[in-house]
Amino acid sequence: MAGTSTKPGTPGDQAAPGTIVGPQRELLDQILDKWGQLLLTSLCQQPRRFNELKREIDGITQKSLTQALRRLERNGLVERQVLEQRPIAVEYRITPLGRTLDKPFLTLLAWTADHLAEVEQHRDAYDADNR
Amino acid sequence: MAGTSTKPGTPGDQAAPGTIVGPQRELLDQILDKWGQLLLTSLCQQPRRFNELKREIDGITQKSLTQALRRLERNGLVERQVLEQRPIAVEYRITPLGRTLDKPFLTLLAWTADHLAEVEQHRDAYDADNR
DNA sequence: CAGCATCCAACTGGATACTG
DNA sequence: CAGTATCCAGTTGGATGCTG
Repeated sequence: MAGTSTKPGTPGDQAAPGTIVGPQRELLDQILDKWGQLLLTSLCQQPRRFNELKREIDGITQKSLTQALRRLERNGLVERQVLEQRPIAVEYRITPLGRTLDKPFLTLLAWTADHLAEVEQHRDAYDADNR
Repeated sequence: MAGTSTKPGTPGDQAAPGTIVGPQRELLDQILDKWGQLLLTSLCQQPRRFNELKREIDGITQKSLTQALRRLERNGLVERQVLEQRPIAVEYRITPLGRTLDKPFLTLLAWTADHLAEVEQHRDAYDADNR
């Protein structure tokens, strides 16, 4: 909604270049959340069954797991395969598209690894001032 | 908290390698959210005043803006400078640490740019099936 | 101008019970 | 096993009014 009228004479009113907005922002929200990231990383290793994931992720409820898996499946990052067995068995697998997230994830992981200590120092300093 | 005891013999029970958990996950949550990302990108261009940001970001409320700025400041990504003027003026600037987020952000932006169309096709297919 | 404080509606996510 | 459905407490975030 913002910046649709690119009115000249009002510089600095539009979004900055490199800003992630709109559909791209929404997409990131669907992928970068806690459970989505954990599930994708887990499934990158090997296919898993529903309850395997539930046990592995630790802390996730069945409701959240279902929702997260559906969202990933809808975006084409994860595939759902119903195995013909009794009782019923379902397998979730990463898709080639899902695998392309590996690089962005590793970049983020590297950033946190590189700067977490520094961030924590800033936090301590900030909290000390506002004590 | 999970996976602290890397017990052999229970394969698949720990978090997958590359998984972002704990303090690192929490840090990403503080930075990658909608307002945080928009603010950091904006401030990467030039310093801004409080109401400048409020006007530019478009959609953010004063409360959310204050909260987001405080959070970024606490993590050492943004600096708050009170200018000696009347009426009071406050300037927010990106820190060197904040600038190091440029590369991760660009990686994410590149990923969404590269794959958004494909994701949207998957969504359409998924929604068509479940109609 | 740059906030803080408060109220409240909407959404999120956990716990629980039930089904093919 | 792999879910769906429901209830409900806690959190989020917008709107509003006030201050130095």
